[in-house]
Amino acid sequence: MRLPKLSKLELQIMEALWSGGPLAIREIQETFPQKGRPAYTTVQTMVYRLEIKKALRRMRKIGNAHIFEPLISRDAAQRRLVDDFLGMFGGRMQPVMAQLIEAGNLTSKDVADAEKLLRDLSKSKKEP
Amino acid sequence: MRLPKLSKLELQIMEALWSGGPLAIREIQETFPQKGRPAYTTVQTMVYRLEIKKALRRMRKIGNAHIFEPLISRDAAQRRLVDDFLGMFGGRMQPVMAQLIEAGNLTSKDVADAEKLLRDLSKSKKEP
DNA sequence: TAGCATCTATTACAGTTGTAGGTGGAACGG
DNA sequence: CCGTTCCACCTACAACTGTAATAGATGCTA
Repeated sequence: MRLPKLSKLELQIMEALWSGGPLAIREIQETFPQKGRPAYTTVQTMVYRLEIKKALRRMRKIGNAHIFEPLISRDAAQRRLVDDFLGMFGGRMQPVMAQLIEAGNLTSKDVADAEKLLRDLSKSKKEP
Repeated sequence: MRLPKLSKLELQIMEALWSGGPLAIREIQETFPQKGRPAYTTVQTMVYRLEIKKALRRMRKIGNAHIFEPLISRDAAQRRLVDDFLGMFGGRMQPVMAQLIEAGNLTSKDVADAEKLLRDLSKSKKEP
């Protein structure tokens, strides 16, 4: 898999690495809120699985602890996530947007930002 | 579970019921494109599981075949889907929108529709 | 250097999802 | 009535996900 599918927990672990630089397992674990924080070995298992999926790798060692770094970018992972998500709606955007708005998840600012981004994109296509 | 989590295949089955009215298992199966159509018993298994999840129910019988109808609305199911999806992004809309747009999944029409919907919603809140 | 703390590595297990085979009974066509 | 077809039901199973325990290695501290 060039772009492995990541589960929610796996995503959270990757997020720690994306935003916190190379980390040891203990450090990753501690990025979770105390309340409901998974056990050290749970994080460990997930990290090992992410390693098998080639989503991250052991970068170096400090003491006897391995330090991990991401191998896939946040953007790539999120792209994959969005694609899968759209697949669930048969690729039709309309119900997705409607749902986002009705659920109150989408504010006018979000829409304005989207508009601007769209404009910028189409501009850069026309005038490269 | 008031709003059970539905997987992709389960969604597709519900979709058949939502858009095609009450159906028998064979009919549901035949809504899948020939290419890659799941086996009859595969659909059957999923339908039974959806029954357990109270997402659908046996409505009546024709011959010896059961006819199923949805118990949860498309809207409710999609809402749940969207919520879970946002959960993966930590609830932050911005990267989601950016991803949708950059992937070219979001057209200006989609954004325009979104705008209109937003306007309509805020209006109906102000003037109920 | 002895011991405690910390990691690594291995193993286990339950729930969900997708996939489907087998067995037996019901219905329909002649 | 009899065979063929279709369906219901049960069972199985592998991959993936979340959860964690256990055992053994290693390193730091007194």
